Amino acid sequence: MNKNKKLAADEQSSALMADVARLAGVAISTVSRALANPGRVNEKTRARINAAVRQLGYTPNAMARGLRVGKSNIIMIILPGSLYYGVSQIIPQVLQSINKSLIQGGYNLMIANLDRDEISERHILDLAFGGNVRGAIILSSKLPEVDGRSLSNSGLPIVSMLLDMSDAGLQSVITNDREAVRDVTAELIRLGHRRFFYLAGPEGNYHDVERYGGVLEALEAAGLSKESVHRSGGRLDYQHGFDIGVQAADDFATLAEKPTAVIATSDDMAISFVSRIQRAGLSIPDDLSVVSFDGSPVCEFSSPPLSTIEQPVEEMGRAAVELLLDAIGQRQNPASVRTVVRSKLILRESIAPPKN
Amino acid sequence: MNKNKKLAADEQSSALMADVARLAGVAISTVSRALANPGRVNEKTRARINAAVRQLGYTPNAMARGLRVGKSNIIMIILPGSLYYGVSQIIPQVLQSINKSLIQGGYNLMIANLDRDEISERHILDLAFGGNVRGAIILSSKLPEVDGRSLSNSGLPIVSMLLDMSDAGLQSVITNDREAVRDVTAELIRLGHRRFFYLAGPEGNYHDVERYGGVLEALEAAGLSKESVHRSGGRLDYQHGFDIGVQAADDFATLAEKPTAVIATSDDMAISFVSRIQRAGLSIPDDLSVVSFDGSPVCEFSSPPLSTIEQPVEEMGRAAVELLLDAIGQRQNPASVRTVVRSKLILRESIAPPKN
DNA sequence: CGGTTTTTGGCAAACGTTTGCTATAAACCA
DNA sequence: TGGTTTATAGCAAACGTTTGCCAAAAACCG
Repeated sequence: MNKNKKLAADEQSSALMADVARLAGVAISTVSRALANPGRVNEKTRARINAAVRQLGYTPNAMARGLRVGKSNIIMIILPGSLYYGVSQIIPQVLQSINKSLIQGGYNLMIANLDRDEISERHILDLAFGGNVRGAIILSSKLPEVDGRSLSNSGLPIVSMLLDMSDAGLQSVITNDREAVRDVTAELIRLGHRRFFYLAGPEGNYHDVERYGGVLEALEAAGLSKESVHRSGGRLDYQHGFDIGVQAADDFATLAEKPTAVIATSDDMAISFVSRIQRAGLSIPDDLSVVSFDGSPVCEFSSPPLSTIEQPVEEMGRAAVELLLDAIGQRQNPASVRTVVRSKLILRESIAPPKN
Repeated sequence: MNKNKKLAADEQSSALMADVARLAGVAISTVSRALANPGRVNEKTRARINAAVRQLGYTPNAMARGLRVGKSNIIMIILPGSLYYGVSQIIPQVLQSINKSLIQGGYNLMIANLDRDEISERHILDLAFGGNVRGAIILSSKLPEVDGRSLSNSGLPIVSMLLDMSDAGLQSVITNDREAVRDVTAELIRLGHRRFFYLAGPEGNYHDVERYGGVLEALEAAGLSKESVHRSGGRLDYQHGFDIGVQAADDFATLAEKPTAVIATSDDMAISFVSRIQRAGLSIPDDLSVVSFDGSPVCEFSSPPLSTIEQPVEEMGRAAVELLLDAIGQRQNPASVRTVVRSKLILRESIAPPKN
């Protein structure tokens, strides 16, 4: 049967450019040009060649081509750690968006890593220096570097996403974390809230710095002191959002003077926090307003529906790919190395004026 | 500065095997053997070569190697559509698990998305026939096939995951959907439930057939008629789980005689359904028991915590990779072409005996 | 119609590895 | 010590493309 198939579709797998050339009665080079270059070969010849290609089921060998032209069409994405946390689909969404844009541009997406241990670092660098990949999108603040080799001088075009690494000379596509949190905090203040509870990501993390900064800015603008906000967490990574929320609920219980509004820096935190808080008998938003960060669709179906700051992941992915492909196309675009895509606050029932 | 760097780390990017050979004072072939083969070269020579490699920051060119040996070390994963649905982390988890196993085996993971359009089919086939990839893991019931080329006769080792495609001759790693749903339904019957509400995936879909089949088997075993279960949905894909749940809630409202137990075939469906049902004043599990499918971590933080059938994604991923690498290693393993990994029912407070 | 330009096609040399075969050196044995 | 085996290293030919350069043919021009 395999043999039949082969006869039917003519040599399926192993057809070479030479076979096509022979069948079409031309030289190999002509086939090559017919397939790649636009107007370098006679229309009639091209038609013959195309027919031969179809008849043989010929597909050019990507590695041979890549070797010859010294370029691959693979883009790698460097991830900070786990691909998924609780409900937040940020990373998958990013992957999806990037992959879509890349494919449209004729590129392929490869996942470089999952962890950031030395093995992975080495792996990433092998990919980069081995001519395997053509560019990289990085979602981590740490540039791989191990015994002398560093991603930053691999010569590879790199775009950072989610994190602002323009200081490190990387083009960065980010969202306006600080501003968004500032605005929502201001809104809470406007509603009458004066005491806040902030669920933090890991201390020193770019996102946490920005988001907490946003809170402080809003407080200051309203003439409130820094002490108006209680900061909870700060040790665990965003991947452990559920745990952060659970611990924060315990933390909340110990507070003598309860805050009236909660700013969670991920949906996961908010969800587990709310779950625990409700179990403890508090009501949202009557006793406590809650807003979180990420924009997971599931927030619509929490009880109550959760206000959240939606990250424009799709758009950021598109932008990152565009920048990367520009950079690959040599057009050293001198434009700003920081692209900011605005996030969007989704207001739902988890926010209300404080009771008294 | 770039120049400095280069001098410091010696030629970073463009070091060739020839450079290493020259620096170590040996022939190119010796370097090649030193890097790959185990005991083919003298220890002393090998040490000199390794030193040279480090000094030059040499990384072998993957494409040249791939071209020469006629193999790549890239595995592609073919995804059915969207990378993510509501809260279900199935696909990301699969990706994570597969990638981890692959990297350990020295392979890389490339993402190939199988949308319904011809473009992506062609794209996948180009990947397969272009010598780009070494094997594939497919999470779709549709094998790409366009004008004569078909993935099934690409000669590529393929393993199917999540879906049983052993009929199509593919090794398949699946979970015991039918059995799991049968068991949980039986448990609900044991608790006293007699009328069921089933939230369906797309009609004809492998998972839906299996899961619904499981329900029917349990009913039959208990001597209950098929009419004991009301089937809701069946038009939308699992990606639209939230919508399915919402529509099902409407559907539920129209029923004269209310079921007392709900079997949702994804966590998304369950979550949005529960949200709507609760808003309508019903209480879970007092008025209605709910169990769902997928095992998303967030289920623990729903109110009430949701019982769910956890898919053993991690283990399935590992198994799939293992099978694939076995197949690549030529050892035509004649073992069963169907590997079943058992899922796990997580019982939480959303299930109780019916009220009356 | 001869000369000049333009189009088109072919030859062969890359690209950076791996590997079969061969050559040398070392080790062993009688 | 001479002959035989064994370890080690090198030569050169692949792998399947692309592309610079040249030749032939066609088209154009005066």
